[in-house]
Amino acid sequence: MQNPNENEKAPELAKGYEHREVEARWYPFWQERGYFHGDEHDRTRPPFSIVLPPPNVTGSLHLGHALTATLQDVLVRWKKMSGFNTLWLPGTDHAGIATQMIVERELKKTEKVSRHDLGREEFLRRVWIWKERFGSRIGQQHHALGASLDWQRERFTMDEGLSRAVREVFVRLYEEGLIYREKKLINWCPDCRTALSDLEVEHEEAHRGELWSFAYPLVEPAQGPAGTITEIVVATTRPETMLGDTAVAVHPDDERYRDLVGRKVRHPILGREIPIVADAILVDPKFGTGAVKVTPAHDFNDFEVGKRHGLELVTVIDVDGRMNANAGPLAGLDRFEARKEVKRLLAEKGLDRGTQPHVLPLGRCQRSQTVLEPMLSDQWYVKIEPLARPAIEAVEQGKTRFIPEQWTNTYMAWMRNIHDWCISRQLWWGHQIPAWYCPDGHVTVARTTPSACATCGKPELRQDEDVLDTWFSSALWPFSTMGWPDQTDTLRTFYPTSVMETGHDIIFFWVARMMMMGLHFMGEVPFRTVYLHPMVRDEKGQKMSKTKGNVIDPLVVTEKYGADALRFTLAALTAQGRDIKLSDQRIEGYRAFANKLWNASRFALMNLAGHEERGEDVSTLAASPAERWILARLQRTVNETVAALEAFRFNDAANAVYAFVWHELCDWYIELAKEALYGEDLALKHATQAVLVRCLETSYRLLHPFMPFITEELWHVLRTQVKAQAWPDSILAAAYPQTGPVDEAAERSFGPVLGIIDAIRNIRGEMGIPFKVKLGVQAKVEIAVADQATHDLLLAGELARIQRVAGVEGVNVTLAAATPPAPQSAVGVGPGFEVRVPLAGVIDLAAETARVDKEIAKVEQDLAGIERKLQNPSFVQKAPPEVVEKDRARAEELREKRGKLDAHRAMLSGSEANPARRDSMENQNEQKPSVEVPAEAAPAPAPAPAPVEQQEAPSPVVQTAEKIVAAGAEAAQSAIEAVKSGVEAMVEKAKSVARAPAAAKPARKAAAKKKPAARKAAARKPAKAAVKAAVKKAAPRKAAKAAAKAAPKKGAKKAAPKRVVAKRAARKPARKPARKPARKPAARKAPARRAARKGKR
RNA sequence: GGGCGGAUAGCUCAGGGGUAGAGCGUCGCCCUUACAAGGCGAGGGUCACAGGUUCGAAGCCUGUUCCGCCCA
Repeated sequence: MQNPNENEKAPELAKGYEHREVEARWYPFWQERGYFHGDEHDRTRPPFSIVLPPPNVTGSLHLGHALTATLQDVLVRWKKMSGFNTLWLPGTDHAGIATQMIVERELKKTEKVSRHDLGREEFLRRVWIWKERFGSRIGQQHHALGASLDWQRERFTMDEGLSRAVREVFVRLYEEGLIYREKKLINWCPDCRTALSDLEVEHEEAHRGELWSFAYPLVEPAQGPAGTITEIVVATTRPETMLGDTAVAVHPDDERYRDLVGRKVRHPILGREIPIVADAILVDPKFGTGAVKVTPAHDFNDFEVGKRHGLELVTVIDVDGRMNANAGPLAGLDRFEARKEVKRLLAEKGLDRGTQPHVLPLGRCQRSQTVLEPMLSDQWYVKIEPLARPAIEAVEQGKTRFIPEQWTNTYMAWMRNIHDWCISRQLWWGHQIPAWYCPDGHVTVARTTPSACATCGKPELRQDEDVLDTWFSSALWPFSTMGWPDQTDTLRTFYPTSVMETGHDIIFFWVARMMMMGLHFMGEVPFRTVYLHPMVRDEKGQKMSKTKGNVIDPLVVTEKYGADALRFTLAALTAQGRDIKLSDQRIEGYRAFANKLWNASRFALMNLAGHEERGEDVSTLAASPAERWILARLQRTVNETVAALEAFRFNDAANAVYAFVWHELCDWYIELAKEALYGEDLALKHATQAVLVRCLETSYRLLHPFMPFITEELWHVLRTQVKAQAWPDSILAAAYPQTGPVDEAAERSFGPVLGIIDAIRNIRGEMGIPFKVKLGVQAKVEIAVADQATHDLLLAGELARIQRVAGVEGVNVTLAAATPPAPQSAVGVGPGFEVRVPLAGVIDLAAETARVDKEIAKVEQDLAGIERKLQNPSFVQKAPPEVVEKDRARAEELREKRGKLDAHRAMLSGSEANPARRDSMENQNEQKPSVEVPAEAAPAPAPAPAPVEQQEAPSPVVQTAEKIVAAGAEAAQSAIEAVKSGVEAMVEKAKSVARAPAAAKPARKAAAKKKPAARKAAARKPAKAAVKAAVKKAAPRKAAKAAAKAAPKKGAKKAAPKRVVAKRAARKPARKPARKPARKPAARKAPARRAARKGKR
């Protein structure tokens, strides 16, 4: 098939991403090119195979299936791109009961006939028609989801080949003595009219029923310890079963009934005599009257009692839930009507001994929710223990591992006390049991229809009418679908499968049984890894079910939001250990992500004119810091994504790419790149374009397993745009990005640039300065950086980016510890830099003071915590040296930061102390308009931050400030003119801030906190609590004192009186923080998101 | 009755000994020519409770309370 984009000359992307149009195009493209086909002859590439858990053929996929499809497709596409020979094998399950019920119901509705009216053959013909008609919907749904399934290998459990496998397995197990037929009590569904296995019973934990007591009259009165006994009272939750009672049991040690054992009671309705037996297992003498009625044919416990005491088995309920002839006068009644009738009859006879509410467990049919009936019947069983043992060992030996690991226990527990598996079902739709009976009752089990009885040779044979449990055939799925019992190349190449990915709800039904069958018939586990995904629930956390009406068709979602958005959502929510609550809101968010990616690409295309992909090594081209930085972040993202995929942490993988694309590539790099893209420096422009292309195409490849459609689309568009002939003609044929070393130096050295921008943006945001009001117009923005490298880097070009991104016009960079003080400014401080934004005339001292106080409080809190740690000798001695060193560096950084903020704060309060000065400023028009301090003019460090004592006398800082204030008066005046438009809002804000000082809010909050709790906390961790409380008050100075006062000696010491710290900071101000970045991404598990968000690197 | 899981920001949830995070929602500013499905900034946490281990606990251990699920 032709590349759908090949004809397009100059791709021009639509303004927004239109998933409908794009998603319709690519599935046929992939399929027709054979990308989905697993090659059984290819032995050069390592194989990677998954068999799709077969959905019910007549059903339609719900979101649980969508999750299955998504996760498996993520794995398969990822592995394919990583060089594996992948096979993902699709198929459907005939789903015996479910399908038969649907078709029966439909026949009843449309033709008013039952399956019995039609006869077996005709009925089955109808089911096949039904299957053909509705089976295709599942395929369509998988197409819409983008599932890269190998449709050439699609299978159906009732296919000829799979049916052959089923017969083969049945016969072999029978021959090995592992399949047998026996009359036992089974769970019977009167509605489905079939036997069920234990697993198909849903236990209703606490059904509110009632316990009804009645008296059995003794045939002959007896003497008890308390006098003559004429009756024995028993209680039951199921009165109708008394018609099948064949004993009354008491405990052998029970004094009350000792003389009664061996005697008889008379059945009040049927008249027969019933023995009284002693049974220590069944009877709890403390419960009720201590006497129990026994119905061996209708109760599992009673059945055992019957075996122990050789009791008669009387079946009174028929397959349809009605009373049979053994029920005497009640024959023909429905079991629940019979219940009422029994009570009525016994009340008439004066034997009713009352009713009381009772909570009991109740078994219901998984399929129809009907209350199940224990029923005595002939059924086929698999003797399971010999099969379970190897399946246990395989897991113990690590041949198959479960993810999440905790499922191992669940699997083991079930396997270790597993019961024989009832595999026969009284249905027509399914694999008919390959057993034939002759008139003499001999059984012949054979692969093909036998002509004569294997035992007596009689030719009149009748095949067993029952079919096999659907799970019997699906247990063979991993090898029956690959051609077994033939030894095919497909089996040789792709068995065992690599991963079994399915919901944890079918770990017993399916996973465990596949393990047993795989090991038994293939001699090898069916899969190396079992990944069990969580359940998808609605946004209220409810299980999706038809009866609740909250089932969502994936097609509806893909139509509305796009398959990519749905897939990404599901992957991003698939964390181990918790169910998924899916909401539209969430999907909308990821649709926005698709749009974001689209628009980032759109931007690139608009700025790639003339750029061609020449296969250059981008890392050598990209000498400039921003380029090196984004490439380092990209590599880190690749590493994180691949590591997460390898560990089946789908959410981590999805989030890593998401965070990179949105918060680093789009929020940061694209903005930073504009300077070069719009600029005149061709070499820089070229390098930037190359890096942009690299980032985008790598992101596409990273994302492709999650969002196949949009990435394929963009891949082609970009490929065409940059004439990248070397790129494969489908992203699915491209290589998945490879892990590699991260350029940490690039990440570190770029930190100050991001920090400076952040600082300026913060000032803007907090002071409410709109972006269109440029900063540094009258008086320049001052940036002081502490180390030469950063200084050089800024002047070499990064400064221009900062200006563009932060909206700065005039700027001045100095190599210094701090910027010159200026009271009409806001200051931002980070590791290794200080930024001063002049806001002459605009600045609101209260607002800036509040902002700085907030910042100081934060620093105080962090610093107090760290210093407390560092002052603890055992921490320094016992903690790993790296940790201690890290904390020391961090403390140093914080002290420096606080020193700078303190200095700024001190100056602000100096200005505040003389508000009149501000008014006078506006009248001093004669002054020189500039406060410019050229870089060269300030080589020496600025005056040391003011120690606290100097507040009392005019400090050097304040003196300097005063000078500058005087000098800057005119600047202030003109700045007012300049920013007039933007100011009004600021003034408003300033006023409100002035009215309600920042201190008020936290203080109120602190007051609202419950005092006892705070005190309690303080008692436990004095220093921490005190500091915390102090910070909440948002008056750092006072708070520090309060903390010192409140805390016991130890705490006070740890609270590190501000004065001392300020001095210490002043003593060594010029530490080079660039060496110790605030955040060292490598050291953190998931640094990207946080770091990106805060922009602190 | 046994087992497993969960309790972290208003909501939905990540994180699993070393500076408490995301998405959505909230608040403020902005249509800054990729994107208003957007940008910038901000606020928001006794990590259920009580003990213990540790230099250090949201995480590990013990117990308690609630909420799920599985098995009998």
